[in-house]
Formats: sequence, structure tokens, C-alpha cells
Amino acid sequence: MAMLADRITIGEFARRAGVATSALRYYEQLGLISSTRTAGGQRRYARAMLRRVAFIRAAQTVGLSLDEVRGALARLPDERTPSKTDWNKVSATWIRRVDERIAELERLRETLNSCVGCGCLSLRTCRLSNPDDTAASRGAGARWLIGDTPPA
Amino acid sequence: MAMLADRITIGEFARRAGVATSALRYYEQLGLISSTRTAGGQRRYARAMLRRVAFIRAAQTVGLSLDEVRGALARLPDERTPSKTDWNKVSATWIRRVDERIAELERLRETLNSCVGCGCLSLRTCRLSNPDDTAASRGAGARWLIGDTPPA
DNA sequence: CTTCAACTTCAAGCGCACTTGAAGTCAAGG
DNA sequence: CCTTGACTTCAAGTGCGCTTGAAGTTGAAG
Repeated sequence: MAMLADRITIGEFARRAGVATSALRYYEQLGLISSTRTAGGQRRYARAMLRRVAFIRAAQTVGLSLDEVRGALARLPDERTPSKTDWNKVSATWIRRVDERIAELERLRETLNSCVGCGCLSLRTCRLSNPDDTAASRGAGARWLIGDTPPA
Repeated sequence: MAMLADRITIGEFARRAGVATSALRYYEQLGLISSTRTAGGQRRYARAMLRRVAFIRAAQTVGLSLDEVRGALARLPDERTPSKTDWNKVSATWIRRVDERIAELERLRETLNSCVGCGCLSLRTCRLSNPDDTAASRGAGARWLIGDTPPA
């Protein structure tokens, strides 16, 4: 009853991880997770693997591709003898990434806030509107959204 | 010389907007932007359209699909007679979305921070690790990443 | 007028992250 | 033992957001 053995079927694992079984097979194919097999060839998962999946989903939230995740996981000890230093490196990189993303979104939020009540897309008085196209001289793209300050 | 006329070619427009010409044609195809045509059938853009593109890119940053963007833009007056109320609704929705996304990332950041020095993926002492699989009883997914508090 | 980069359309292709379907095998309950 | 749902592999398909290529046209400079 205890069902504590690390012999979880893919279906149960998928339910607990909140992902489809097909996704788990796909992750395994990419080398992101691993499983043992029964005599009959069916996958059995260690519950510890749930953490890995949680991590994968978390990384995706940060905007990492599965390939990048693979790279990050590869830097971690293969399921044994964890090196805290290694882990520190990985998480530090991720935290930086998360911070960048947060900063980006906060700039966007600022912009949206300042737009309430001006009707950006149609009026010419908006801080966002950039009426003289001055951004063009400063290089391509909507710069104020990716770091520059909008022309006051 | 002034080149102030709203008769920007797709190439120049692409350079200023920081997107590929193919992307602009694609956006037009989806009804996200519009252009006038020369006698010969070439596209000419109003500089005002740059704002729309900036907006599209911004929206993507927030995680909106182009279809959702189309929906949002459709709620705005068709390039004329802006209703501030309409705009308020749109931007309010977006701000909410941005806030959610920021919150999500901050939770992730918290988690990563608390993991530094414990080696999450391999040790059992981590706040992230959820060793008793208690999350399973609270429904699918890595809940603590999407709102729940991890088991202390 | 010639030239040639920049434009046009249309269809097909791509990369990612999966999902679906077909055809067959496994394993736990009755 | 039998049934049945859950599993297996492999190949192909999906949806998004574009990009690429072919084949042809336009338009501004010289």
C-alpha cells in the first residue's frame, strides 16, 4: 500500500508531474530524464525524477529551451555525488536569467502604466509613440522595450 | 530629404522596427498591421505603424500569441477615433498579465535562491525536493512553482 | 533607357515541443 | 488463464511564428 518504492509507472509519474506521458518519453529521448525498465521493457521512474521534471518546467518558464536545459542538467553530477559548486554555477546563471526577464517585464509594465489614459496606438502625445522616429538613429528595434529609455 | 512622408518601404520599415520583412508580411496577413500600396503594388508604411509593431513585440514578451494580439488590437479603434476607455481595458488586461508573469518569475527566483548550496537535484534536504511526494495528493503538477507554497 | 537592388506572391520548409496513431506487448485483477 | 487497460516503439502530424526559394515586377539612380 505504501507504494514508496521508486518503481512508478509512466502513467502515475505523468499524473504526479503534471505532464503527458508522451512528453516524458520525449524528455527521455532528449536525455533530460531517465528511467529503469521492467523485465518486459516498461519504464519505471524514481520519485526523485519528479524534481528533474519540475526543474525542466521551471526552466521553460524562464525561457530556456529544452536544449539549454539539457546543457544545464549535464553540468550536474549524473544523479550521484552532487557538487555544490556545480549547482551554484547553474542556479546562478538561471537567477541572472530570471532577473533579466523580470527587469524586462517591469519595463514593459512601466510603459503600459504610463500609457493608460493616452491611447498609445492612436494619439501622438504618448511617451511610447516616438513621433519623430528618433529611435531609428539609435539602431533597429523598439529599443525602449529592451533597455533604452523612451525619449522623454 | 526630410523623408517625413508616411511612405516607408518595407525594407526601411523592417530596419526601423527591428523585424524581418517576411515577419511584416506575415503580420499583415494575420491582420495585425496594414499598409498602402504604390501603383506598382509595393507596400508603403505609415510611421505610426511602427508603434503597432512595437506593441506586437511587447505583447509577445508578455507571452501573448499573435492571435491574442490580434484580438487586443481589434478592440482598439481602427487607426482612428481612439477611445481611451477601450485602451484602458486593453492595457489593464496586459498589466495584469505582466504582473502575473512577474510574480511567477519571482517565485522561481525565490526557489532558485533557496537552492543555492543544497544541490537540489541530488540531495534530499532541499525545500524544493518534496521528498514525500505530498504534492501528488494536492493535484497534478509541480504546484509550488505555480502558486502553492512548498512543504516547509 | 538601362540597370539592379528591392520589391511582389505563393508554396513549401523549418525548429521547437510535443501529440497522435498504428500495431503490438505487458502486467495485475478476477 | 484471460481480460483489459496501460504500456511499448516508430513514424508521421500539429501549431506557432516565421523563413526560404522560385519566378517574376518595380522603381530610383546613373
